[in-house]
Amino acid sequence: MIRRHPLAEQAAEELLRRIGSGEWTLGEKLPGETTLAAQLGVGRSTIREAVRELAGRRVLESRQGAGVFVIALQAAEDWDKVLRKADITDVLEGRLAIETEGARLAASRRTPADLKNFRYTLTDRKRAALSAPDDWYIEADMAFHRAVVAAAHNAVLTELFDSFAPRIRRAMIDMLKLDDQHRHRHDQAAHAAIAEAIRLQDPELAAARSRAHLSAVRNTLT
Amino acid sequence: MIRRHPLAEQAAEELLRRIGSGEWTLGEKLPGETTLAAQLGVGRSTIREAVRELAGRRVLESRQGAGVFVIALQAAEDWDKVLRKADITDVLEGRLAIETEGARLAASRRTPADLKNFRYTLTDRKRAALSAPDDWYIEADMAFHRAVVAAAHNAVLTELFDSFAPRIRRAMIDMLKLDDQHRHRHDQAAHAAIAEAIRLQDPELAAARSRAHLSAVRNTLT
DNA sequence: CGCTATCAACTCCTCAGACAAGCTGACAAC
DNA sequence: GTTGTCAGCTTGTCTGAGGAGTTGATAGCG
Repeated sequence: MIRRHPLAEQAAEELLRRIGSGEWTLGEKLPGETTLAAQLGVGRSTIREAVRELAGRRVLESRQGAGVFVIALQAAEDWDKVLRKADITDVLEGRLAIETEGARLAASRRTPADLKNFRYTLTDRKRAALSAPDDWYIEADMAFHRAVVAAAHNAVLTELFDSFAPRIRRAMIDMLKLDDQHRHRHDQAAHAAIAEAIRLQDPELAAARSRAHLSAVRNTLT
Repeated sequence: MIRRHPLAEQAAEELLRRIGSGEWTLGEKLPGETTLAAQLGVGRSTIREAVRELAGRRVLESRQGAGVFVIALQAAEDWDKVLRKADITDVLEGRLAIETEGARLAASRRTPADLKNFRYTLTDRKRAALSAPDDWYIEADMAFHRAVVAAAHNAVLTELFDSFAPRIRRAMIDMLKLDDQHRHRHDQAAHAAIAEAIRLQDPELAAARSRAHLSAVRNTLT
């Protein structure tokens, strides 16, 4: 699958490259659109679209009448991209860090609503484990794990988990395809045990059980 | 500081809003440029710039000849933004999750180079704690903590730590300003203890010491 | 019937030109 | 020194034209 990039996109890359190379530093004003257009040998509207794209990526900012300014020296590393490129074991270790800490905090902070959520997602997971197709099962599994992290009532941890979710989901699908379909579906007890530890408000136990479960998942992938 | 938004920017917001409201779902094709321009009552080039901006934000993708397609239902939450908005305690708990897990992994994976890095950053930190201005001291402190995470040899954890760093750094500056200047500078021993646990290849000890130290930092902020 | 080649209609891509709107620094007037 | 004015720059927007790629319908062929 080849893909030719439009001129505007190439121009954006070129500008980004020049910014990275230090041609213009933070806060500095770029040459005018007409000048840039002449430099790169493209039309003015093409330059405008390139600038717009970098504005969308929060690298440039244009102010009418004043000019175009650099507001970041490089595109904010796209988290999605980092995760896509990363080894799945690295991602799982990241997830392990987030989730065990989440379980630990959840044990002290869980509300009745959180407990209800555990019961709900657990029964759902049980049902899916018995009969549902892979993607349903994975969805149910993830929903429970998300509920655990959500019970920590920490926006950063929740957001982190959500950003990890797509990558994890894909990895699990691959795993189930290659692997024995039913080996991983039978750890319902392990999940219930995590929820139980949180219900009992035992942080260490919750963290330990969460760690044990995720380590097991991780080890099946090595 | 008032700021009137250009039409193209407003158009981008409007498109984003419509996507969020479900008018077009994932993978779906948007109406043509001319149609959209007529709908929003703006020129074609304005629509093009709006689309370009959303392409930069990885929400839309345009393919010549085919159309413009939705590739994400919402703008990827800018990590920086999330962290800026988040409570500092939430951020510190996130850091705690990353760093204790990092210390644990580092204990099994640390190389001689990592150990050398510990020694180097530790002496640097000691020097800075005695005499350097706040920002130097903080920089030296962060350098050591980063070295610990780096020793885990996990790209995801390292990247996470780096994305947290600016927010943590700012919080520490504030903390030192408001607080007794010298209370926090004297925990050199705690830092050395973490490094020592990693050198001894004791994962549990390394994690425990890391957790203890970061919990203490966290508690000074509540 | 099934497959392939052709092609028209549609899409986005790029350019050029025109004018509007906003900012900035210089300079005159006070 | 302060203020007002303004010329010359900047980006913002629209329009019309033609280029290039995609897609689906259709005709032709085995």
